Amino acid sequence: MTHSNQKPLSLFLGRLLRRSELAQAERQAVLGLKSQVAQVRAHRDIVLLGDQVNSCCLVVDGLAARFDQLADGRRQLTALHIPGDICDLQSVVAPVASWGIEALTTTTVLHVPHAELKRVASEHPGLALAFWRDTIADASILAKWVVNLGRKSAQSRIAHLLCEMGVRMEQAGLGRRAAFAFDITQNQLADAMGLTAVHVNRTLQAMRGDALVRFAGRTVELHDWDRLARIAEFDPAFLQVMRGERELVDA
Amino acid sequence: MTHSNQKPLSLFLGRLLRRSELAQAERQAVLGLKSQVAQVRAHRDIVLLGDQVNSCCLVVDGLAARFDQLADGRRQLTALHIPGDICDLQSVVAPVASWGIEALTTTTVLHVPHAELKRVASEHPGLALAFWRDTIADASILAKWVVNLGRKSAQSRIAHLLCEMGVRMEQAGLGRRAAFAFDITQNQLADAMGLTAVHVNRTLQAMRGDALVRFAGRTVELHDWDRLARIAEFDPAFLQVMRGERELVDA
DNA sequence: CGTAGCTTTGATTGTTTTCAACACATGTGG
DNA sequence: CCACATGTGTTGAAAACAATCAAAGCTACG
Repeated sequence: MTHSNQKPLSLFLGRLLRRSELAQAERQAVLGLKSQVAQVRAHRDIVLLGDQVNSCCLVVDGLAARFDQLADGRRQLTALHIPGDICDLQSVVAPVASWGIEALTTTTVLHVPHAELKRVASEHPGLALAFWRDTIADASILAKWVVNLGRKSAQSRIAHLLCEMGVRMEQAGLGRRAAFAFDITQNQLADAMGLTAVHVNRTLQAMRGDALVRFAGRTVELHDWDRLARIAEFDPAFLQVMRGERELVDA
Repeated sequence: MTHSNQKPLSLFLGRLLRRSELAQAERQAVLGLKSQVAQVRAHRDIVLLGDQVNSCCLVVDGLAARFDQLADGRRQLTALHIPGDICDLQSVVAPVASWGIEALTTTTVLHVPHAELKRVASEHPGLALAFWRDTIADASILAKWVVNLGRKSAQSRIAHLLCEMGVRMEQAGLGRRAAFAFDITQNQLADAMGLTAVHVNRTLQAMRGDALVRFAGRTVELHDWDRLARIAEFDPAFLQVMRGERELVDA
């Protein structure tokens, strides 16, 4: 059933507010978006590669990933999405998907129809701008991934991803950067980093032995943030969050 | 001096029209953008890494690239830009650059002030949408680069880039996909593909011996498009051009 | 408690990098 | 017009990094 889901939508609103200032009416428009909840089990595809979609996926709980796939079935993840993220906001204006979306863990998503998003964007130009900015933030991460895949060692890549996720989780209010929920298999990690699962395994072992990282249950702990950031050459600027004025919302 | 440069701007308008329908008034607004011409010699940086900019770079002639850089100076290109492209449209709403722009060949650029772009975007919501779509098209290429860097061999990567550039040049009316101007050094190619110049050299030799590619002066010739596309697993869908309805402009 | 998926291990192979050197073209100033 | 510097393309040998293949433990879940 399609109806208003204020609590999950306030997560998304929070994400928008980290990068754009929105008037009260605009905030209400976001919270009033009609949408539909769904649960997806781990390892299932939420959007199939090449699907034509008419709604966006807002992650409410869990972890999702955008991916592309080669002819032989090998996958490359192109983005990780945490609660509050819309995985495919770009599909609103470019509905021919050349990607797929996969649930990495059991994930709750909100399907928000394109029609709803188009409506609020045209009624509130400030929202159109905020959506544009949101897309740009995703693209900025994508550009950083290109650098990591193109020029960094396995260890540096993994370190960078961990730093990225730590800061994002912290910003989203979902944990501390030094310890946060990150329930990902080494296979999935390999698909994100352009490596094999075996090599990810050995690299993680080395990092663990070096007291840099520990996966504990569904959580990851970063024991030495500074050293990890140095190995990763991590500079959070690319995450494009407005400093200071992080207004939070209580819906 | 800042003034109207209709001819170069019509290149950009053409690019917008390949993905968005624009009313007459919106087209005129684009052509009327105030801007400033500049020439940059090959290998010079147009925008320094981390610069705060207040204008966008529209490529009029030549070849430019967006890049990021590691601490040791090694570069990774994250996008190639041909005439008609705006290298950093995203900077309009995210002016803190976490990237640089480099002239690969001697390049003519048009500096279009953010203020101008913001003005036309707010006066014409259709343009704001077209800008968003343009950003998304760039991001879609970026996602494809992630896949190439993460999961493909040197030869497949290079083949994919050549196919991508061929189709883009053809769409922009700047050549045929099988033969187009591409005046890039093997060093620059290496920076784009996440390889070393030495390995690019050897890979190109193999492809040349295989009658796939030939660099002749400042142009490249793709002698067997189908085979090249197969090696690259190239599917042009990610370039997100509206099929058929490619309206052209005469300014 | 059995099973499927995940992590770990070892041995081997293959791709790509690194380092060093040389050939070749291009453009510049004397 | 030549001498020279610089950047670009090319080659070879060695080393490093990551992939591949195969198999064995481990864990979580039904």
